Formats: sequence, structure tokens, C-alpha cells
Amino acid sequence: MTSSGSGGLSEVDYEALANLRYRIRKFRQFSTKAAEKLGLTPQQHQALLAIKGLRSGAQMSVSMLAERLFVPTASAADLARSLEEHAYVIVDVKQRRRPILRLTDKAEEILRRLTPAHLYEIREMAPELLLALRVLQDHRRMEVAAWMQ
Amino acid sequence: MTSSGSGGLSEVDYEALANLRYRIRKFRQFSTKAAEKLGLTPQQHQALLAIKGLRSGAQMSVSMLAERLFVPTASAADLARSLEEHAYVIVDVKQRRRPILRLTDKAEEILRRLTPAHLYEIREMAPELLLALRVLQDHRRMEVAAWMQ
DNA sequence: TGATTTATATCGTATCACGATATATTTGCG
DNA sequence: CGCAAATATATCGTGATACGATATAAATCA
Repeated sequence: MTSSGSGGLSEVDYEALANLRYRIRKFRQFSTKAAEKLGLTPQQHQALLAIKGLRSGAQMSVSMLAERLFVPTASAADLARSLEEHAYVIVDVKQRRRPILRLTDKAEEILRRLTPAHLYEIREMAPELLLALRVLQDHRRMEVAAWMQ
Repeated sequence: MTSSGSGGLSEVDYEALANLRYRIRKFRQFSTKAAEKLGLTPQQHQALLAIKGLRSGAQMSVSMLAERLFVPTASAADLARSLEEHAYVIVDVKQRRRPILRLTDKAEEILRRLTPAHLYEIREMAPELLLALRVLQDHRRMEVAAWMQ
């Protein structure tokens, strides 16, 4: 039985954490496959989404892309070049110091095609995700709640 | 302004989706670094957690590991061997057909050290994650709610 | 202008994950 | 029993990719 020792870590915690990560992996897996079907690497897709998801007015530079994707600047630069080569972005070099990446119509179209399936997948995984989060937030209360119904 | 056209995709959706993925990446980034500090690759950590998170009684085989991590069986076998080499698991070959991976005390200790920080990180990201999920579930209601306060 | 700082680009390399294939074990059936 | 078929795991070579180190370019400021 669930021994919640002095460390405060119970088997319930581990199970919930493992489930949470499983759901995340499953979502990534789905997203990777979906992107690849349209000829994008997962990184390219995430980059496009990161640009698209900026509040209107905000502009995406290489270094900002690096921050948002948690990759070194060098990797973000590689990525930016590949996005440009595939005509997913145009690089606005009005100010050459901090070139701005702008989505092309091609990229917008791809996002329009990819996103609905993602929203569907998210709604699928949401219940399990929320359950795991709740358990990790306070599983003791959850256990009581489970008893009560 | 947020044009939610016939496609049903608004800028709010994209922003929420981008934020959701940003949070997931941030968590992964944290987890990767934390695991590496203890000498584990991210994959090794996820494998250990997947084993630890099994409901008591359940047993982890190579093929099951492959399923849970969404990797080919070959990759799971590589991983299993590396886990054994580092003495994170012992391979129970009572039935040689489907060897069972069991966590060693070393692995248990590592999980005990890694997990609290992960729970903390999860509690950190939870609010933003939940917000994004709610927006994607039904952002129109959210906008109204935002007006009202 | 020349020096300094900051941002991006280039390039070689090490790592890793995977596909193809081989091996081992169980099962089924004559 | 023994041999074939099915299933699970192991091995190995290779291509992709991400990254560190380094170079280049632009802005800032004295």
C-alpha cells in the first residue's frame, strides 16, 4: 500500500508523475508525426507555432527563437536558415542586426492544417493530464475524495 | 483583433497553443538538466520513472518500455542495456523470453532525489498550463470571464 | 574612426536514435 | 519429440541533428 514516508513521496505520486510524462510523450509523438506528414521537422513546426503565437506586434528574432525553444543560439540560427530555405519564413533585414522572421502564406496554411488536429489531441489528453496534476498537487485530498464517492 | 473566422482558429488559440508548448518545453528543459546533474540521460530518467510508476505488481519488459516511451523496440533494448550497465536496473531472466527490468536501490535513490524538484517545477508550471488548456477548451467563455473581473 | 558589445552565421564533430538484420525462446503441430 | 512458425530481444552500421567553438557583422559609444 501507498507508503507516504517522511520523504513525502508516495507510490501514488510516482504513478501520477509517470502518467503525466507519458501523456506529454504521447502528445509529442502525435505532433511529430503530424508535422512530418506535411514535410516539417518537429523543430520547424514548433518554431512556426512560436512565431504565430506571439502577441500581435511582437517580432521574432533568432535569439528570441532560441529562448522560446530552449536551444543554443547557433541551433536557432540553423533552424532559421532552414525555415527560410523552405520558404516558411521571410527574413526581414530592414535592421540587419536583428533580422525579423515573418511567416509566409505557406507557413500560415500549414499551421491552419496542423492545428485543428492538435486541438483535438489536446482535448483528448486533457482529462488524464488534469487528473495527474491534481494528484500531484495534493493526492491525499484526492484519495479522500475517491473514498467518498 | 482576434478574428475567429470560419476555420474556428483565432489568434487566441494560437497564442494559447504556443504557450502550452512553451511550458512543456520548459519542463523538459528543466528535467533534462536535473537528470544530467545526476549523470543520467533524459531517456534513462524517463525509463526509470516509467518503471517506478507502474502499478504495483506490473512488470516492465523491453517491449513495454518501447511502448511507454514511444520508441522502436531496438531503441528500448539499447536503453535497457545502458540501464543495466549503469546498475540502474537488474534484468530478471527467470523467463528469458521476456526479461523483466527491476529498479536497483541506486535507481530508487536517484528517483528520490530527482522527484521533489520535479513536483516543485510542475506546481510552478501548472497555472499557465491550466490557463492554456482552458483557453483551448473554450476561449470565448474565458474572454467573458476576463471582462467580468 | 576605432574599440567594445551584441547578434547572428559557419562549420566540424560527437552523439544518438533508428532501420535492418541476427539470435534466442516459446509455441504449435505432425 | 522434433521441427517450423511466431514472438521477443539483441546487435550493428549509418545518417541525421544538435551543439560548441569560432568567425563575422552590425550597432554603440568614446
